[in-house]
Amino acid sequence: MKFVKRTEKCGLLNSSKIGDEVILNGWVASNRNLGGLLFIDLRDRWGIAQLVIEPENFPQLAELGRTLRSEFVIWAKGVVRKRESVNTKIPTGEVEILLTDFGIINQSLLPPFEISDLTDANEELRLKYRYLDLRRNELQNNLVVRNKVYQIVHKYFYENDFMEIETPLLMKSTPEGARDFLVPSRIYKGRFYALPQSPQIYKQILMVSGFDRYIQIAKCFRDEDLRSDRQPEFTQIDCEMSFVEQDDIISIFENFIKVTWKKVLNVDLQLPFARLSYKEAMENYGSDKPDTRFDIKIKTLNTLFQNTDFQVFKQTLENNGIIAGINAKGCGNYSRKQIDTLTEFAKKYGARGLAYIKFSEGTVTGSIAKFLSEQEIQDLKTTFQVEDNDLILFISDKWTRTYTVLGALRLEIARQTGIIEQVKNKFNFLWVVDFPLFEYDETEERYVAMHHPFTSPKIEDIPLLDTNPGEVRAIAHDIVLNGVEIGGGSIRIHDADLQKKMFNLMNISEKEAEDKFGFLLTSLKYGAPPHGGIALGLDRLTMLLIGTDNIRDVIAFPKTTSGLSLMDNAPSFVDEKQLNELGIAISPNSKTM
RNA sequence: GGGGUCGUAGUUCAGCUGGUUAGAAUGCCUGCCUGUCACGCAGGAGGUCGAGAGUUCGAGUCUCUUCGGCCCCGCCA
Repeated sequence: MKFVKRTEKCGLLNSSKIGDEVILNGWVASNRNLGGLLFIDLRDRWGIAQLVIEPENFPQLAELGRTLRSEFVIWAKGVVRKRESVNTKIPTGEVEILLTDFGIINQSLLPPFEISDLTDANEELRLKYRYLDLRRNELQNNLVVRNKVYQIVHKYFYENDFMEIETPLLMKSTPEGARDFLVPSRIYKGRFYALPQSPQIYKQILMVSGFDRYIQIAKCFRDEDLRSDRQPEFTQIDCEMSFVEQDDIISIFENFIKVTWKKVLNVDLQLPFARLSYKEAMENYGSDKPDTRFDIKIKTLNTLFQNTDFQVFKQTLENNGIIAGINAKGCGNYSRKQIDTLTEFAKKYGARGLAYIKFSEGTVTGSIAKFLSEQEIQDLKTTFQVEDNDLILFISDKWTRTYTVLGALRLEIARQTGIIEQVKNKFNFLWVVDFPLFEYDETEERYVAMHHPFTSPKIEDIPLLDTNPGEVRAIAHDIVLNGVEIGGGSIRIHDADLQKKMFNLMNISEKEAEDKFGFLLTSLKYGAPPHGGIALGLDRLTMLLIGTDNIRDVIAFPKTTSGLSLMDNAPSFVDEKQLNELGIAISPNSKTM
């Protein structure tokens, strides 16, 4: 299959080439045979060019042209000329190539779906034939944006004196955090490497080594269940800096985001981004990654209901819980069925029930209307700035659950009322800071690190470590865009004794800490500088830049939500011989089909 | 681990309370056509109804099991 090498790219042809003889290479996107005239759309990475065959003058070309089918690969030689009828829909629409010669380089089977912008083939099929799906404009563009982000990262951080350093993919398995992917060692049977959940420990050690400013576009692996925005392997823009405070990290990354948004979208962002404490974020938006593009806010109502006769609320107050609510504006006409659906929605997030009142044509109705005093109703009207046809939703439960459920309801109401659609072009960046250092794990009955075990407590909270660990705040920072967490980091502990104390508080024994993290603890004793960093999710960043909510749209070869690769059928069984070499036997009952 | 939803020509879908030969659009194939660009016109081919079992005189339709896609809860420092 000989081919004649191109002199031009299809998508870059324009009227400046008129009169030139050119050679193109590409895929047949479509062909239109008008009998006395044949048109062929030829596609490459840069776009589409129209080829013309005139059977009257080139009968043998026409004969070959009639055998062309979609996705055949061809070379085509001809002269660029102005079209008789211009196509304004494509960049090359002013010109066409009158063919003087061409050849078929490779044929193609009939593709299982049409390679076009309009394709509506389902994702399962598109994932199986990923190489065909990737020929489509949309996915090509997504990877173009992703590539732009790579280039901006390399340039921006290089110019700011960061060093790119690769860290191992085969590392030691560590407890805490996500489940590791394990890689068996052949040489040391029974031992395993782990794929990194992130290069966290290595980058801290690089700080001890004196590299001062590290950046890496790093692959990370977490063996947990997937979602539309989560893949088992994903990419982080991973950073660590020495001799810095939180504000230094924040400012470097705010500016990185600003540069990226300017270069990719030509959007000017205002710096600095807003900052919310974890407490503010939870109590106002019911989330540690609040979507602040719209105004619905949660109101805490413990004071308002301090003298309530409503037993459910009364009990919540007695149990030191929280009563809070949101105003679903304009939803006062919701039917019983719609409210039931909202209740079911709330229950998914752990709510035991959903109380509500409706304000409609001057009357107050709803599940708890009859339990409320006139004064309470007046106060609610003021608190929520109630207008006619508003719906107030109440949750009363423990602090976290109350706010989390209302946070979910807040987003659901915004979706149902079309508010999300209205604000979809806004970019509301913000930082969430002052996270709790620990959260209490009910099942394990111990404190676990909210961020990770190397996060430094706020200096002024260190005394609380001994008295009330749950109250200690971390020097941690998450960056959030439109309700999506796009990155997070912290100032790390650079003192071996404090680090030991942290493990201690998390009920990790001295022996285990030494066994699992000893190398880090030891390194901290050899002159560790104060350091901290952050990692941004490159996949999610790209998703937000192109406006998709499907992470598979920004990854060339993604897995399904059940962790399968439909193109190559990974994971797969392996030969008995391979297992023997590794000293691994599969237990009889654990084998899946 | 749990919940929801979907699976029918190559593709996207329709198929009612179970009832003749499972339809449409598009794609594909053949022929005609000199300015198309979602070309047009005429004709044609194309189905293990995801798989397995069951109920029934009869199953695309009902039941159970199972496989797979998507979405969500748990999980994901």
